[in-house]
Parts: sequence; C-alpha cells; structure tokens
Amino acid sequence: MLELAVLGLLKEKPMYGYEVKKRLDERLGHTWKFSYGSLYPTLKKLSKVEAVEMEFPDGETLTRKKKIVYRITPKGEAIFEALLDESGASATEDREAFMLRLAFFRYTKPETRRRLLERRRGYLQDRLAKMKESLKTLRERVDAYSLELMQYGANETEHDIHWLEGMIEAERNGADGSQPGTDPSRFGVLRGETT
Amino acid sequence: MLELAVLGLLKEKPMYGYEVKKRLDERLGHTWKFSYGSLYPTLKKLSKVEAVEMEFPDGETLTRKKKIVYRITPKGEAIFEALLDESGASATEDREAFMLRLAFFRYTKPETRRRLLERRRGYLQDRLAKMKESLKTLRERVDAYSLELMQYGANETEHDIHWLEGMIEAERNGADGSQPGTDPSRFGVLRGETT
DNA sequence: GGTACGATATATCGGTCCGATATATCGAAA
DNA sequence: TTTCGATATATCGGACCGATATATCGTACC
Repeated sequence: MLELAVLGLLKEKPMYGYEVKKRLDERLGHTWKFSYGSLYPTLKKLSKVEAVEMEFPDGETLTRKKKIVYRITPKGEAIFEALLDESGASATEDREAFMLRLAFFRYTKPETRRRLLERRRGYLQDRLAKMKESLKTLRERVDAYSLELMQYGANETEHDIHWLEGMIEAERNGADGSQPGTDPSRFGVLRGETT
Repeated sequence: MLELAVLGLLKEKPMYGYEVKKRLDERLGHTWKFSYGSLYPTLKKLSKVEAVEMEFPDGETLTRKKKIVYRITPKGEAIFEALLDESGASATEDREAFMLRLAFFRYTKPETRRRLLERRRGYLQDRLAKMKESLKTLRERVDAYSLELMQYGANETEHDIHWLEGMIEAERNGADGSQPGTDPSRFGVLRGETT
C-alpha cells in the first residue's frame, strides 16, 4: 500500500519525504492515515530496490540541514504499474486500498476503472444487505448506542453506493476513449458540493 | 483497542473467541476490522493477566472439539473501566477509537459521553475547515479523481458533524440523569433510517 | 450410508505499519 | 535574541494483519 502511494505521488514530481506525507495526507488523509514511522523506512526500501533515487541538494558538504529529494526511476514506474494492477480482492473490499487506487485512477485504463468501481459497488451492496439483516435481528437485543452505530454503518454504505453509481455513470459519459480523465467538470456536478 | 473491545463484549456474557469476533464484526465491522491473528493472542494475553477466565466445557477429557469459553473477571471489569477512561486525543481524533468507545457508551457516565461527542465534533469541524481550504487551493492543480476523493472526504465529514449534533441533542433530551441510555426510541428518529 | 461442503473453532508466524520519541534546522514573530 | 511552530529525517518496540494450518460440526445431497 505505502509503496504504491509513495511511487504514485513521486510520479508527479521529485519530493522530500516530508512533502510526500503532507500531500498524501491532503488527498487521502480522510480515509487513510499513515506515519513517518513507516514512510521513511519505505523510502529507504524503495531506494534499495532502485525504484527511487536519492538526491542530496547542494553539492556542498552537508553540515547543512539534512534534506533528501526522492525521484522515481523507470524501474519505480514499472513497480508502480505492477502494484496498481495486482489489485486482488483487497482493492474492492478494503476501503483504504480502494480509495488509494481511486486516487491514481488517471494512471489506469478506463476499462480497469469501471471494473474496480463496479466490483466495489457489488461488494458494498452485499454488505448492506447483510447489515440490514443484522439490524432486523438485533434491533431488540442490543443497546441503543450499538444500534445507532450499525444504523450509521448502513446509512454510510448506502451513501457510498450512490456515490459509486455517480462515478460509474460519469465514466460511461466521459471515458469513451477520448480523455484519460482530467476534465474536472465531469465530477461534482452529479452530487451536491460542499459550498 | 482490542483489549477494550474484547472485554467490553465479554461483559455481556461469556463467549468463545469465535463468537467475540462475529459479534464485534456485526457491530463495529463497518468502521473497524480486526483479525483472528490478533484476537486469539489478545485473549491469551488477557487470560495471563487474569482479566478473563478460560473455561473448557464438558468436564470430560477433550478428545472432543477444542472450544474455550472466555469469562470476564472482576479484574477484567476494572481494566475495562480504566481503558475506557484513559481516552486521550485518540478517542477524539481516531475514527476507530471513537467508534469503539461509542459502542460502549452505555457503560459511560452521561457527562463523559457528552464530552467525547463534543470533542469529536470540534475535531471534525477543524478538519473540515482545513479540507475546504485545501480544496480551494488545489482545485486547479490536481486531477479530477483526487479532487473527487477530497470532495468525498469533505462531504462525509460534514455528514458526520450533523450526525454527532443529533446525538448531542439526544443526550441532552434523554440523559438528565434518568436513564443510562437504553431507550432505542431516542435515536434513529432524528435521522432518516435505512428502510 | 457416505461424502462433500460451509460454518464453527483455535492457533501461529512473518511482515506491515503505528506511535512515541529524538534530533536538528529554518523562518518569523515577540 | 529567544522562542515557537513548521520543516526534515530517523529509529524502535509493539500492535495488528493476512495467510495458512488443522480439526470438528451440521446438513444436504445422492
């Protein structure tokens, strides 16, 4: 997961590790939190496999502040592609894994996008059905707070399904091969935006 | 986290580890997934600290199926209380930790409930403000999919704030000391239910 | 009567990732 | 000029996951 995220971000431009974390938080922070305690080891690991290059700015000796720019290599690009493709059940069933892939949808083929969106929708529909079943059974047997929690889960799942449906629709209307998905007007319009 | 969850469930009645997982998935599965790979070690650990008792059914020799009933002890109850109280920033800022505590709200004092709910609301309000800021800045600089993701995050955060407000309101109306929060009619009514 | 299968039940282990902590520099405000 | 928050990297113990193994139970099917 982390490797995929880091490589995906570094595709945009070379960055400090610190900046990688900041930008990843900005875009995925709502769904997925990760720490420096895993970021820096990951960067090292990627560097060891030659997926990224480490570059020390200022040819000078570094009594100066320790700063390292990480740049993705062709090998890193290949690894990124591989990770993005090997999306098993997790990319559908794990919210974080799915959201991570969504963040890099512009690097995916339209066909892959649709497949992922529809699989996730199907998965959520299954889960929603099970949740409703549980709610019916447990309504009289659990306390109000647990019930509220389960209700919250069902509501959110339903909302997510609508959201996915909107995106599937948008893919159909926009991705007839023309554009790789960089037209912002396709989205947001379908749902209410936060003003 | 796991210890808190397990002890909280075992307060209801003695159970097999397997059943603990099933019930926890039912109630918290939407927010929080955990595995057998952490459950059984946790049960062992709790047993070693004498927070739970292990009970082998059928006094007979067990060539039979290996089944262990776990029962919470007074010491376990005390540990549960302690874990529930030591809620630092995580209980507010970490969605999973918050939801877990919400699942055990009926074991909390009304005052503690209100404090937690309000702190989380405050935290989400802060985050929402930052998200909107980011959205404004990045609207022209990131691709449509990342933008959609950020928009999704902002929408969901807003929805959560409303949800919390409903619960705070319900606490005010119901928890004037009379009942510990076992009246199901207080909830659900405020928001639309999944039919 | 047999057997095939999914649910029940426990357990382990390598590996991923977190949280806390430490260190140091930089810019800006007070 | 010193104090503070943001920038920047790093490590380490421990929590937790995912895959895997094993065995029993109920039941459905022929």
